[in-house]
Amino acid sequence: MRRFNRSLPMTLMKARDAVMKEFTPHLREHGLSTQQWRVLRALEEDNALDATEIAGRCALLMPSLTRILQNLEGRELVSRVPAKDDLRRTLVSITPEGRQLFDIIAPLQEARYDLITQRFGYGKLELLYELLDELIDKVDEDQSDE
Amino acid sequence: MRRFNRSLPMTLMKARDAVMKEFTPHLREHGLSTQQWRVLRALEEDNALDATEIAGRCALLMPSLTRILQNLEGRELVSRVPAKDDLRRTLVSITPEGRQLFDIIAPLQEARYDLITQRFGYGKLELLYELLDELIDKVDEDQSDE
DNA sequence: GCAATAAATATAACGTGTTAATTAAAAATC
DNA sequence: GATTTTTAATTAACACGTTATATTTATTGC
Repeated sequence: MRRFNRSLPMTLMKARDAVMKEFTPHLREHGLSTQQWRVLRALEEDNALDATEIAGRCALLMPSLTRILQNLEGRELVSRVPAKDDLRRTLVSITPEGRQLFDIIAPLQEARYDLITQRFGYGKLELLYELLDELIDKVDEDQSDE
Repeated sequence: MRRFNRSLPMTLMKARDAVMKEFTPHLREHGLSTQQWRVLRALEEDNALDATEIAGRCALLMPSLTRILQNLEGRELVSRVPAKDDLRRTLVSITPEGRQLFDIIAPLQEARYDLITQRFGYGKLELLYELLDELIDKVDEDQSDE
């Protein structure tokens, strides 16, 4: 049996933890989870998205997103309105308060990225992205032979 | 602002999801979560570990592990006995039933790894491990300058 | 030896991950 | 145009992630 420390999922998880480690506390200071932050980022980039679109961009499942949006709406960081042309859809927007919070946190995130880029090296980071994208792509192919 | 699809944590998470995607259902068929499976794997490799050691090897926090061990003990897949020389510690062992379940699932996991290795390439997989280990290492260094 | 401190584990509380089931609106079928 | 089928979002239920707190046993310092 392959040794336990050669587990790809665990290595990926640890890498993610290491990358996030010094950033998450900044979020907590403002009462945000990493998932809530992902949603705010997505809305800051493109406002007025429906829930399904947000779930896709943020890699969240709908039940999680429902709770996250309820939470953020309660704190008036986002607002929701039913889409006029399709009442099943809800269009979500970031509020001025949400944008204000985003503007406080975003520079901290950028600083973290800069530090990681500097320590790990730009070239290696690009290579890592390439490998991960290729891994995701190849592994996600039709699995009918399994 | 960096584009949202160039988020390292999200890319790492998606890679992990892609790798696990076709394996998790096998676990679910036997009522196991991925975390419960990690614990069984660790105990199959080295039996009679204390909780702190398991938490370290499985990258789990103690509160999560407590619940997991209670669950696995209730299903008689592991057993717990206080350590004779230190009553604070609990030594956890995999039971014959646990080992039996392990033996059913382990080949499925190996098959999954083989498929990924074949699709992605052995060399690239090794390179990816190296990069991830180095990323974890460099990013975990003393962060006093941040 | 005994009080203070540290360490191992457990509990509490809240948010998220995940699968299944539900509700309401739109689209498709007839 | 009424019925069936799809789709978007929510709810339910249970396990995990995370921080803080509590409990019990070892260890340290006096």
